[in-house]
Amino acid sequence: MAPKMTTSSYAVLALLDLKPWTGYELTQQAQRSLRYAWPKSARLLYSEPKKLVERGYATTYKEQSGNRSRNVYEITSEGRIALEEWTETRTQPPRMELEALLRLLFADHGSIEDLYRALDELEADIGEHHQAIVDLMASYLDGGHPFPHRTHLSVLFATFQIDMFKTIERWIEFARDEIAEWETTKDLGMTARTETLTRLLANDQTPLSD
Amino acid sequence: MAPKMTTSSYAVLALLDLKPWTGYELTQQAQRSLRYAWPKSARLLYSEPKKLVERGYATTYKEQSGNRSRNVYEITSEGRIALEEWTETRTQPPRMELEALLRLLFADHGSIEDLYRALDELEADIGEHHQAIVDLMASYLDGGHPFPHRTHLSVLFATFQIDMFKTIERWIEFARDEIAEWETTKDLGMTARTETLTRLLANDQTPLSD
DNA sequence: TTGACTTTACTGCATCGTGCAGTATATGGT
DNA sequence: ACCATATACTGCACGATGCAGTAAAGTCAA
Repeated sequence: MAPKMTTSSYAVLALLDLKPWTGYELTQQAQRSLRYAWPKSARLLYSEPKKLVERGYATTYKEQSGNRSRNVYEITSEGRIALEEWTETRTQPPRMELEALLRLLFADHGSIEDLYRALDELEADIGEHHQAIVDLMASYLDGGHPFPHRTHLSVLFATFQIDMFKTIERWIEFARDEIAEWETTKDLGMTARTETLTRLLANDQTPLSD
Repeated sequence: MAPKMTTSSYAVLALLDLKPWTGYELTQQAQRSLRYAWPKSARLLYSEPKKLVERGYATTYKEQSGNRSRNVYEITSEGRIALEEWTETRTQPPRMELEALLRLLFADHGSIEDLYRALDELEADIGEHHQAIVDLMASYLDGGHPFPHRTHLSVLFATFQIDMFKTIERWIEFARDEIAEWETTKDLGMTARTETLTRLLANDQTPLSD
């Protein structure tokens, strides 16, 4: 039986359409460019191209360099057709895992310090990604895009990322100010501040975005 | 061997600390309240409380109603201690799967219509969640929170959600305007508009958030 | 030039998590 | 009385991850 095509399979196939890659290069490239839209483990990125070969969507050969070999994968014309067909299929709903937010929801099991720390860790992770994308944009102006004809897509994508990261960073600031008013994480319930905030939210407004 | 405690285990344990739940109720509650921070399948939500019982963090009994039985789970004092210890551990980095963004990145394999459709689908999914949270806030003002002493946490969490959803919706509008200027998805590269946008982003600004 | 450390370049395996099918009772409406 | 829908799960196949293990190539310093 031909292996099932998952979204990850199409992601790898789309990369192969840009140029042939080795398995290792695919793991690196997926870390750099796909991570923000479709974060997948290196292990999977090594397995996917093999499935594509089985399906006839890619071919492979071993490249020798000294005593060392690596697998190079190349897309086939069947693979290109499969990619085009993919664009017509239904998109999966978004899915966001934010453990820091889970810890906020259940912050009453720990101290205020624990909650601050969860926010700090979120801020550090987001800040790293944020900086990486800003640097990437500077490199597009400077050295250019590795696949120049695709710049319009990468930049529109980056707009999303930076927008999102800024929103999260602004919320973290707001959350810290809010928590600074608490002397405990527990049993505060509907305080005056929280009620004001709830009214705003019930009206589809937020203290930050409007 | 005692089963390993995952973040999902602690999420369920935290729910059990609010009140005893049946397996089915846990799946419903996780859909309603945890979904936005920690989306997990119903299947997992049925398995987790069993592991908690094995660990001694919960007890279980079968409740009979007629010819029908259901498993009720209750937290133990060991479970409460484990929860407190969890708040001191390191938070996992965020992880966002947005297939719509992946399709934007590789939009040059399909038509402009395909790309608009991916954006429409994202907008529909986000819009649904957005509305659900706004309604939830209205219900807090109206009937109140099911666990009133935790309102301050839920509302701060909701601020994050609504903020995020608004950001995504605004970006979708922007992306549509941008794409409206294209006659094709392919090979546009660094257009004048894209260059302006890249300069903005490289300066850590976006056309939306500032 | 030898040794230590990092990077490249993977594979196998155990385990985690998801989707789906299947089973069976209860409930509300026509 | 019948049908749809909600309740209340379990088993199983398979997808995805993490980690350990293997091994060659590059790099820098004593």
